[in-house]
Parts: sequence; C-alpha cells; structure tokens
Amino acid sequence: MADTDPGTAERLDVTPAHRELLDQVLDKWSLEVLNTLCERPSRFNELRQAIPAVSQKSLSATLRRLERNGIVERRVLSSRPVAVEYRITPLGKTLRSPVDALFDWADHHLGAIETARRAYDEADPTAS
Amino acid sequence: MADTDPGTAERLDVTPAHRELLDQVLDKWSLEVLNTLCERPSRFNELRQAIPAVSQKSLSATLRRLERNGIVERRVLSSRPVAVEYRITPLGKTLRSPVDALFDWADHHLGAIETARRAYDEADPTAS
DNA sequence: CCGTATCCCCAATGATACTG
DNA sequence: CAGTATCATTGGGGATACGG
Repeated sequence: MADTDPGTAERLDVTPAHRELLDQVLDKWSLEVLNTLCERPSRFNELRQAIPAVSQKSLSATLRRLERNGIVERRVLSSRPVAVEYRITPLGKTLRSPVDALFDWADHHLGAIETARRAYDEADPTAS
Repeated sequence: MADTDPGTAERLDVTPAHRELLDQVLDKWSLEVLNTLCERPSRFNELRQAIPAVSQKSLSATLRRLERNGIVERRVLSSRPVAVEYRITPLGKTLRSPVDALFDWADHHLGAIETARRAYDEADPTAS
C-alpha cells in the first residue's frame, strides 16, 4: 500500500551495485541497442544502420557490456567472411517492462515538464 | 497484449527529448536526491549529510536541474540566516512508480547478472 | 565484414576558495 | 547557511586507421 501512497514513501536502497547496473543498462546507447534487438536479431553493421548516430567504438563497447551482463548474446556464424549475430536474451527481455514504464512516465509527463522548464527559464533569464 | 509477449516487442520511440529527460532524472545523484526528498523536505546541508559522497557543486547542479524540470521545489525561508528547503513536487512523486519498477527488476535479476558476468570474465581472462 | 587500437577533445566532476 | 567561481583532472566518446 505504501508504495502507491503519494504522501509517504520508503527509502530506496541505492547500492553501488544498483548504480552500476543502471549505468550499464540505461546508458545512452544501450536503450537503443536493446530496442533494436527486441525486434529481431541483428548483425553488427545492421545495428550501426539502425542507430546511425552511434560510433563503431561505442557500439562495440555497448554490445560487450550488454553481453557481459547477460542481456544480449553474441553468436558467431562460421561463414565467409565472418558473420556475427546479436540477439536479446530472455533476461534482456525482462528489461522491457520497467523500461516501458519509464517511457510511459516520460510520455505522460513531458508536457508538464516542458511547462516547468519554461517557467523556470523565464523567471530568471539573467541566469544565462 | 504484445507488450507482455516475450516473442515480439514494439519498438520504443527513443526521441532526443526522452534521452534528455532520462539523463536529467536518472543520473548519478538525482536518484539519491529524489530518494531523500521523498522521505521529507530537506535543507541543502541536510542533503549533503544524507548523501555524503556528493560534492557541493554536483548537489547544487542536481537540485537546479530537478527544480527546472519541476521535480523538486526550492523554498526560501526568510529567517536568520537564510534557510532553504527543498521538497518533492507532485510531479516528482509520480517518478517513484517507474523508478521502483526499475529497482525491483534490478533486485530480482542481480543474481543472474552477476552469474553472467562471472561466466563472461572467466571465458576469456586474457581480455584484460 | 567485424571489430580493436590509437589519438584527441571536451564535458562532467571534484577540490578549493570565496560571497550574500 | 547556502551556495557560486575558479582551477585542475579525467575518462567517455568520436574520428581515423589498421588487424583477423
């Protein structure tokens, strides 16, 4: 009950493990990679095309990080030349639900947030 | 229905606005500040004590950012000397639900993730 | 085709000192 | 008490070039 009571809230336990996990899973490119791989398994260059703004280096680092955390699986197809396929794992799929909740929150409140920003910015334009 | 079907998933629309919002709201210190202010309104130095690892500068920047986004409210109490109180806004309280979902996910899957990490690290120790 | 290695830059952060 | 200003550091990220 308390977790839906707007008047009081229990303190979350934000451990270093939590922080690290969120940093690795919610960082700039991870969300986009997850998003793409949730649709279908993809090769490295397919991911680059699906996420044009990412550099080779960052994509590589993101994939290795997600692989290490068991969120995506890297599968080498012995063909000519080498083909590598990335796919989301069952563990990775469980991430969708909380991430969707976060995006639903953002979608629902973006208007209010932009209103707050304008009010703040106009209250003290000299702050720039 | 599709959003709970592990076999398929719709693509999230990760806009720049989404990215910016998540960056501002889920960053390193924001979560801890929100967490503390969800318990009770606090003064600046109370927050510093509640979050010992944060620097003055980062706390100040975090608070201004959250204030600008309408997540926390800054209230100056005209006493001697000046006292300033920060409190969570109704909008800020709505953040708890999706953040809690994220932490629930982390708590539930941390074991599996650490197992995956060990497997990955032991598979190729030469990578160091 | 699938990356890693290297160089470089800047934005974020902490430490410190100072002000209303 | 509640910050801002300044300085120094660093590591994340892009661009580029090269290796398996």
